[in-house]
Amino acid sequence: MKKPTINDVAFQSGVSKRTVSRVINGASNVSKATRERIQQVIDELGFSPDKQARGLAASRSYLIGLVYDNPDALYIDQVQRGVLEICAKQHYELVVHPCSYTSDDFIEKCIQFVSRSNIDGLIILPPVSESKELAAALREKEIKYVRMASVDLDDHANIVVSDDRAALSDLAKYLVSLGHKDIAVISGPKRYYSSIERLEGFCTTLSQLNVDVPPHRIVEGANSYESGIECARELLIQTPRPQVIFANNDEMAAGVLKVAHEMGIPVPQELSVVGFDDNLLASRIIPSLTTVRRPVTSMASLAAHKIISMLKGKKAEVEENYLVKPHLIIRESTKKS
Amino acid sequence: MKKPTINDVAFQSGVSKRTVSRVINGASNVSKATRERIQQVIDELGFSPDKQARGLAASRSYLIGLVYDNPDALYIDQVQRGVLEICAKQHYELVVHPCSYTSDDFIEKCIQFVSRSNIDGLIILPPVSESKELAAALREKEIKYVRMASVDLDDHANIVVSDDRAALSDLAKYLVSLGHKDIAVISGPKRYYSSIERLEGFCTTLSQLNVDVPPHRIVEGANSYESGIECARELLIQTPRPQVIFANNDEMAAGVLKVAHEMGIPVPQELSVVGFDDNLLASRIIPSLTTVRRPVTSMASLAAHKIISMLKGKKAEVEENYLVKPHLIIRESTKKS
DNA sequence: TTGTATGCGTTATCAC
DNA sequence: GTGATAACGCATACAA
Repeated sequence: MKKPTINDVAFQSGVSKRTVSRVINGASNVSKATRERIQQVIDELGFSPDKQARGLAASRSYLIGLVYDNPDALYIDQVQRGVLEICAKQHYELVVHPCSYTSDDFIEKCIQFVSRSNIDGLIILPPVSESKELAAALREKEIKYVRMASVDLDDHANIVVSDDRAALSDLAKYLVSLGHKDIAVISGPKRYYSSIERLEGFCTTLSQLNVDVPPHRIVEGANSYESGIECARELLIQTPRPQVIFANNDEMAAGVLKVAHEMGIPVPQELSVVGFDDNLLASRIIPSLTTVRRPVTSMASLAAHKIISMLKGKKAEVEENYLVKPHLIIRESTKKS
Repeated sequence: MKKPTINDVAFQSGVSKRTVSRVINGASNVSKATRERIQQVIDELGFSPDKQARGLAASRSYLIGLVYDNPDALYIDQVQRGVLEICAKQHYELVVHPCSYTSDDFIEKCIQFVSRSNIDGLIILPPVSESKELAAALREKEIKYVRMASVDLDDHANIVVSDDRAALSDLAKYLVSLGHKDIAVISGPKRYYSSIERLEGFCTTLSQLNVDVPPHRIVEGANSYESGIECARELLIQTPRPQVIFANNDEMAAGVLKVAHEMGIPVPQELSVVGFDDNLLASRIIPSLTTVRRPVTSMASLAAHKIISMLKGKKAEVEENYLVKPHLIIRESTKKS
């Protein structure tokens, strides 16, 4: 009742294990007859090659690592599902590795993680994915990786980018089409490329439409609910009040709604609010939130597809396909001026 | 510049690799002198044993699997962090495996998952953890597992239980202390033990306090936001209206708030609302939600601790410790009658 | 097209 | 206490 091995298959089909190995790995130089015979025995026995032995012999583990540092939990879940859908088909498994992006030794820790478990390749989520240093270290160690990011900051083979700039441009057009002229922004931390991309994509298009966002209408948040509250207070005590606040994520937008509620400012009647992410909150909160949704799951599938292709040496195949565009979700928190 | 192996260590320290192996695995029969010498070489070389080779030889993978079916994403994230904290210390890795609890072959898939990757042990989350069939199958295959659940339905070595019944009893006392006498419930699906536990824990204590919950005040939801909306409508058109609605999770409680808002019923002035989970929503929504919080991360750590202890053969050590108690989080959505 | 022999890095069985 | 040597299950250079 033990797990059948390649030897069992070889014995049952009356060939050498070398030939069985060829069938397992889809080598071409096996006669159709023997291939079919062996395949049948494999099916009968329910044989599947042992990952560890296989890995040891070929120095691969069939393990893909997922590196992240505390983005919104929903984001991670969507990513995992996207990645796993592809992994399952290709007989890879997913090993998760949260890390502390801000700590000094996080790069070292990631490398250790890879070498400890012989991880074949890495998928890296934002904001960790923005680290040049990590990418450089991985390259040096010849560790394959794919980054998920909001900016095109690597070879197209090694990255999946969501075009936040374009999405924010769309948002700007939408808000102007509603008649708004006085627009404020709670940006993300400026040390993140993603924050800059969104801010610039937004403001650039606005100014093309002759809407200016003066400096006092732009405050920098920390992407947390609490910082959303702080920044909202800062903006909403200004006279005149802005007509619109765009926050870099839904968490902060929720903070804006909270403050507006406290100050008795009706949303969207006197203030329109927009977030980014379309997380769980966005549709549940009252009023529900107009926001921007990235196609996270399909981005993750794409990333998995790319990394596995790289592992199989089909690099060229996936080089072109790397860009996805988020889209606007219009709900109750925005209204004509 | 290659990764050092046990042979390198053996050569450098002038002993056989068998002895090095003894040191690595903390065997007792090595003289203190040689042990220290070898340890020093290990440190110098930065040697760490290869998981694959180790696994192949000892038939262990140092991989722990996490099985779940789509609970709230935040829950999964908390679990992963709790588990990984322990895993990291013990040099285990975590492999995630979402599955479809309702599909016929999910048990088979789980078993395959374990055998494909030589997973050493499984941590199973609710609601999958409530499956007797899965547990039975794992036992038969002698696969180690720990279930996380709301009901004590296995050997204490194999389970971590949150005492939802006790927590709901506390909630009942709290609501009665506020002076409420007309209380309604949106339960979870009755096919889940957890739903039953919460419902019974709640109603039993209420009736001990002379508060009765008549059948028409109890409706069965599906734990989703949408079903929360439906059930809330059903309850809130009744005359007289209930003073309190307890929903089996925060998602459904959010649905209740939505309906109350639509119907112009002020919360908590005319209706108190309580959820369960303390998910992200609970603190962000307006009014913020009184709810029950399970110590998910520490439950997960405990589960990881238990499974690793089992793998190391220290079963007895962790048998007693299995029960944790959720506690009430009082926020804005409840008020004296 | 198929088979033989060797190695991957560890643990485990013995004997010394 | 310590050390040869054989597994573990597979992949792969090299033959045939």
